[in-house]
Amino acid sequence: MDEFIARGFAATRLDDVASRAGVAKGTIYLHFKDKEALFEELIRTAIVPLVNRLAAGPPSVGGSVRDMIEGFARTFIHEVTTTRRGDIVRLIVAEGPRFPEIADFYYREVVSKGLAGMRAAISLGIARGEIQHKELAQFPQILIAPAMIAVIWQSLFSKHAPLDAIEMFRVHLDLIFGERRTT
Amino acid sequence: MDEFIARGFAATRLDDVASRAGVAKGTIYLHFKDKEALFEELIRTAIVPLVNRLAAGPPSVGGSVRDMIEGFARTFIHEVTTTRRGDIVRLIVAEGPRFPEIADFYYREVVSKGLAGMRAAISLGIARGEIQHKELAQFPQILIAPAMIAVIWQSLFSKHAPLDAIEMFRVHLDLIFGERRTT
Amino acid sequence: MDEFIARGFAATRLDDVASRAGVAKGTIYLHFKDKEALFEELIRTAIVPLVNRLAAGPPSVGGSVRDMIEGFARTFIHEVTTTRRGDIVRLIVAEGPRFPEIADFYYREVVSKGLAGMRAAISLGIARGEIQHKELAQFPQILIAPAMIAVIWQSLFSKHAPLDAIEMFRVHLDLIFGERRTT
Amino acid sequence: MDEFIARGFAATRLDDVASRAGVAKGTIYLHFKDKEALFEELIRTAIVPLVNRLAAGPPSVGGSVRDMIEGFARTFIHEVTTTRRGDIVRLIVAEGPRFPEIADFYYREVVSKGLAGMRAAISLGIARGEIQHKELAQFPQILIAPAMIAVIWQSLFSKHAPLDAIEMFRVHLDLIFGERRTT
DNA sequence: GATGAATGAGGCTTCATTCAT
DNA sequence: AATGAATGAAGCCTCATTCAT
Repeated sequence: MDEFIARGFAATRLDDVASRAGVAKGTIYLHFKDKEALFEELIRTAIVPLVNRLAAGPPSVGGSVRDMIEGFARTFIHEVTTTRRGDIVRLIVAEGPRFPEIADFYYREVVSKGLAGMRAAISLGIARGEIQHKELAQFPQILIAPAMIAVIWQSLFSKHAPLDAIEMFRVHLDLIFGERRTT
Repeated sequence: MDEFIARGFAATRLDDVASRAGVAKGTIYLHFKDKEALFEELIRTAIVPLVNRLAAGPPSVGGSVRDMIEGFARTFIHEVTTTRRGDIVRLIVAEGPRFPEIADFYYREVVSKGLAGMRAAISLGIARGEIQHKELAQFPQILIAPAMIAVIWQSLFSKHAPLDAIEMFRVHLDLIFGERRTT
Repeated sequence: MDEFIARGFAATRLDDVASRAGVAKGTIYLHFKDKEALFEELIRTAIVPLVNRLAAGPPSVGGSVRDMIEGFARTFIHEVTTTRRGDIVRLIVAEGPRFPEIADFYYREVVSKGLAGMRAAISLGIARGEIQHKELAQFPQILIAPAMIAVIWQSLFSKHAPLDAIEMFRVHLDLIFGERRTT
Repeated sequence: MDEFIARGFAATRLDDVASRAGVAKGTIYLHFKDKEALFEELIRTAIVPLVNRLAAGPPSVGGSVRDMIEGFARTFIHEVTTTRRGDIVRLIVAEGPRFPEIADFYYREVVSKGLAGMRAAISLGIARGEIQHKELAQFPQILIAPAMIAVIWQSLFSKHAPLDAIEMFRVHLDLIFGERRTT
């Protein structure tokens, strides 16, 4: 996975994958049909933790919807900036067009579930009066857009201009939930 | 450029590039040192129109700031969804880590300028009272985040769930400028 | 053996040999030094039945020489067309130049003995007046040539033009023994 | 061709083919799709001379049928023993089952034409009273069987027992045409 | 004795790069 | 300046062989 993240699919050599994995080149072929299968399975298994993150995400319905989303976003951003989860997302963006199955799988397992969760949270926020903009429910993508931008920013531009992703997301939530509260 | 967009840097063959360009393979080497130089120059020249877009962007100071931004965003989204400008952005995201120079160039020529423009527009909006959230000026990224998401969405997930980018951006502007107006 | 016949020496995989034999791949190396040794031993043991056929061939000295040869040829052709004995012969022809030891062994165990037997039978036929062409004793290969041709024909051209090997051989014997008799 | 003859298809290395041809390995792929295509085309082109031999074969209808066949056989045997035409035949026997197209092509271009020629010659011989055994017309294979055997013999057993192919064929013709004449 | 996972040498094939024309 | 045939390094993949269990 590290090799694929660092070089992309085509430029990754199985020699390097093997030696980093501490096995011989041929051993890879005992487990994966070819380089494509290896890549797809790695991405697939890398996506699972993302799913788990989401599944474990919106449990605390006790607090406000904003608390819930903010807590989730904080976890998400933390995960994405400290682990290489973010690079996996970037990798999917990069190789998706050439591996439609991966993009499909990612959509099915992560995106659609995540969006459904966001949509439910937004609806709840609207019902409780926390969110004024009713149309937001139609575009839950807006909710996580800054988090996604942050992921891409970190891997491309952080050396030019560091970005405080969590603070940015807080400001973004201010737009959505109106008055900012102490955090 | 079409070849690089469709396959990424490593998987693109100069054979295909040459035949699509209608020249012999060797001719490429009369103009570019090697494949990397070709790629970097192509991206570089592809970025120029984006810069021009930005430069031509904030002229009409006559209307409201929202009008200005909305007009700009409409042009941007139109550009990005109907031309392959969006794919170039995706390509930069994909190959950026392996071509830091490209990422640098893109940051310098597009991102920093675009952000500066956004920041100026936001400040103007705040000064005029159109924008309530003063902190938005610190994170102009939030302003274009949905447009970026739309770009990625189109190339990865549009077949699963089409996204009305312009409408999404309008909703997003509602969040920023408060009450929605007739558009 | 089936694998070697179907694919030839080089293209045969020990994986397939092992799984067809119902043992693990490593087990092969408990019995044979390497792939070559396996091949040579298999051919060697496959040749033995051919030798036995020959040994059991010319017992019935009661009848005419033609009866003897015809009986033998009938058995031979039957063997060769219904079992894969013929394919072994083809395999030897195919791999002989790269496995001179096999060709030598085959010559020693089958060809030379067979020719000697043929030569003896021909001499007997000449002595008894059944065979007119005395020079045939110098070229016993002529006697079995049609049978060999039939072997090759079956594996290469039978789908284009089926060949009645036994009938062909009978006609061949007519040439040698003169007038044809009821069969 | 020499490499394929010496080693068979599977064991032949394109490295060796290339260096013997005096080109680089990659050059092969400018002319042939892959190793199989190379092999098939080589065999195909090697078969053409055999066809030409046959076409040029039975011209002198002036003499007896035996003269015609004997002249043809002499040419054939000479070709086969002094050039590597014989090895090509052996190669077809060896690889035919794995390259059915080659076997088909060989049957179509050489075998069927050759047999037709033989059959015509035999019929002529019967009509002229030179050949007594009318049934021979049904099995023209018998006519060339010794020549084929000679081909195989030369490449496998000549070091054990040299074979005078031409003399053998003469004896064979004696069987067919009856009384032997001065040659 | 049997296993089968692991090895790594070796072969096929691709493709960026060169260069004689 | 343009060509495109030729090159050969490099990478994917196979499979004979080994060896710890």
